[in-house]
Amino acid sequence: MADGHGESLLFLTDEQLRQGIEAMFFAYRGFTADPDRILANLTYGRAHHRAIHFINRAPGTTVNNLLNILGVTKQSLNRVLRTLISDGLVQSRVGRNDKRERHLFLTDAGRALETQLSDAQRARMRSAYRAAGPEAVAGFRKVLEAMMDPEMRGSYTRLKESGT
Amino acid sequence: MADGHGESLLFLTDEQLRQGIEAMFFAYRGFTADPDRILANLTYGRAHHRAIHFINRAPGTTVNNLLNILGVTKQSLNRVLRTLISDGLVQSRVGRNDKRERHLFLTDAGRALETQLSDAQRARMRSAYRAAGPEAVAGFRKVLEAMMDPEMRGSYTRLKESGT
DNA sequence: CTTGGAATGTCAACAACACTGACTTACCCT
DNA sequence: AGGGTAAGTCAGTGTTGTTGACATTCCAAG
Repeated sequence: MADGHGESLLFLTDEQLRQGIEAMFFAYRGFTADPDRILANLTYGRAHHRAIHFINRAPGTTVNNLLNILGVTKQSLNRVLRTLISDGLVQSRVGRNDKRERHLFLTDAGRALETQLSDAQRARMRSAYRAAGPEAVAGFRKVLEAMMDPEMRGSYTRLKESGT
Repeated sequence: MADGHGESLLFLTDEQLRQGIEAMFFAYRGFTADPDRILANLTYGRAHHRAIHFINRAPGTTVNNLLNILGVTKQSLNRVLRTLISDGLVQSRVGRNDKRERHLFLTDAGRALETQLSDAQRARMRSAYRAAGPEAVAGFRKVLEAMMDPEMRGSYTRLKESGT
């Protein structure tokens, strides 16, 4: 039905898709489990982790930019940022060109927590990657990219390219 | 690219792992976006979706079994089940062998909602699978399985095998 | 120079979803 | 009869998300 060649389309059956859905569900639980354990002892939650992750990833990012990446309301992000700033993990600097904007940076303490969190998360990722092998990892990335909403794929690609 | 000792290990660099982490984050957002939109108009949330999904997947499952799969407290699950039962989407039957147990089933209305939700989710999954191709899908599944906690991998495998 | 709009921040109220802890009811099994 | 299991419930709490309303600051266009 698709392109007519003899390749089996069995991987597109409802049963295969359902298994993929369940795999995403269970895997995401594992994906967040280690950082969640660390954060549980700190009054922080997943939202704080996400903010810290992306501020570390793109230092000096504006609040608005972070808002678009995280996909939450400014009120929700602001609550998180306020605690991170008052706890001395994040620094907010008024923009030079546009003084309305606030540019966000991790402090040394913030970077220390970021390292702790991402070390834990990367350890699981590394072990999964190693167990699955490079070809599987390439396929993993390919499917995930195809699953994103287009705007999110844009944010993702921009981050990816700025990192190399 | 491949070094003298066989496979390149470049896919295990911190930068590659970080990209994988961000891919998981953005893809999971897409993964839940379509069902979330449907549920938003119905007083229901993601927790209801998960309960409906797994009751449909394993009809007659007990509350305890569902608890283990979902990894939440019974109070949290009970709140969700109570609304689903009183709204006539789920039916709870006292066990025949063990009358302490409650076996859970979807009603016709429950099945209708399940179909609506999983059609939406499968559509995105199917489009991602089709775009990525069968080999990528195999790798995707392999990495996700390796990322799960062992107990979750057990639940996942049991469900997977009961479905074929 | 005034004014409109953008970016940010703040306050208040609320809902969904998770948690802990304590307790009850019903039941199985030894 | 008693111990342990399955389920349900009540009360309290915390994180994260939402709307809506409003203030401040500032750039830029008229």
